[in-house]
Amino acid sequence: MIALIDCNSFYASCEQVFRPHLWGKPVVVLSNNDGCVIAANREAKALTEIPMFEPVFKIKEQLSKNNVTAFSSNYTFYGEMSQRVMNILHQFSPHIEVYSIDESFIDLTGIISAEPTVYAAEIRDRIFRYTGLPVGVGIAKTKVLAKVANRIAKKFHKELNTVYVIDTEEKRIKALKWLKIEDVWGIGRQHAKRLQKIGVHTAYDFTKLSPGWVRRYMTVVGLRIWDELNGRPRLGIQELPKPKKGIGTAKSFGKPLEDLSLIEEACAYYISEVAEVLRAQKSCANYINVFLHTNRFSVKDAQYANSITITLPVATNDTLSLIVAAKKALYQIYKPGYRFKKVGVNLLGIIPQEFVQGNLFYPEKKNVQALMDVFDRLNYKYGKAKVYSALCGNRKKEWQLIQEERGPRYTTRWDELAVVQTKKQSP
DNA sequence: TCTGGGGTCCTAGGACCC
DNA sequence: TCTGGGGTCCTAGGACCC
Repeated sequence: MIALIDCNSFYASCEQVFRPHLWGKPVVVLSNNDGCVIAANREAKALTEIPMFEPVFKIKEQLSKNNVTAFSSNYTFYGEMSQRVMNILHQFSPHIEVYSIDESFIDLTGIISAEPTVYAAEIRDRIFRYTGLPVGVGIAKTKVLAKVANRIAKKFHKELNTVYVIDTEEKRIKALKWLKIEDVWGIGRQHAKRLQKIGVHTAYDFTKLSPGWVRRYMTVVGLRIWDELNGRPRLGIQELPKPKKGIGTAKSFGKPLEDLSLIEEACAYYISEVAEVLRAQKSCANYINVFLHTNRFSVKDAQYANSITITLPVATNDTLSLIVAAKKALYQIYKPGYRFKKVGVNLLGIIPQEFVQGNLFYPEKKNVQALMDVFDRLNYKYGKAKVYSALCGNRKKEWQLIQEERGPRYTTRWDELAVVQTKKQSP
């Protein structure tokens, strides 16, 4: 059996943990630049139709009318809370796949002696007791079915206490007949549309299709889902995270930019971020990709978007030479006269640093690794971007994110710890 | 005025090899 | 007149996830 543990409205729940006055109140969390709603807790969802990814400016009134508290996203904080949850899960099984920031699969084969429902409840309770975060637990024979069980656990949380186990054929059929096809994990908008056209409306209908049809129109990916829904495991627990194939970052500017020199600075800054990740996994990149585009939602602005991938003479993880390469790439795609909204960089062709092939015509730079090591240690010790290349400029305010409502980083900064208020003693 | 960011996997088709 | 057969590697694009 496999269990899927998934935190409820994770970001919103994190924001509530250290703020008792918000318990039971509607809370939403906004994307970068406070642009869209990316998480809403149960109270916020119940209040009103707040569609996920709805631009904030369209529902601003609705939010304030209903006293919904909105937070800018605070990823440092969420990442650390996630770590706590995952650590607790290790107490329940040695085989765990951390699937995303807020959910994990754990393999229960040979582990549970108790009733699965009792075990699931214990997982839920311990996580809540240690972290204050509510979770749902679904247990079934395959990962896709565990997802289904988890969905049921959350949907009928009042009756089921947020845990559900699919352990009989009857329960499986009943669950699949209930689940709409577009809600099946791995079936997105496009496939759902095509399936509905041929009369497939529930997960159950889907399991009755011929494997040949599924293979033909949905590739082997669809076929795996089909098998898993039918109770045949096809997706294993991926315990060790695979090394990343690409590392990238891209962020919208706080306001549109025309000036190449400002875009260059943002680009250089993003390179510093991804190069740090690259070094942390002891790898080097062979290619670098840079892209740039205007605001596609704007009707009045002229639109332009371009992207370029260049091959580096030698695979590297040196921030300084990566910045130089990225700037060269940027010059090739930048066009004056447009209002740009976003620049992004990707490091590709990632290989372990000990496999780097030298280049006869580009002699190795001396002491680069040592320099980067000093960068990383200083920034680790004294905080993000304490030391950086001058190419990142000093005008960050011009392009950086807007985050007006970010809460304290309760768990990672001494100066932002939660304060417990005590009554003043009268003299 | 204001619309997120970071990923994975699969396939088809082109370019190339002997 | 007749123009093969068996491969690999790479990339763009599409679909999906949180």
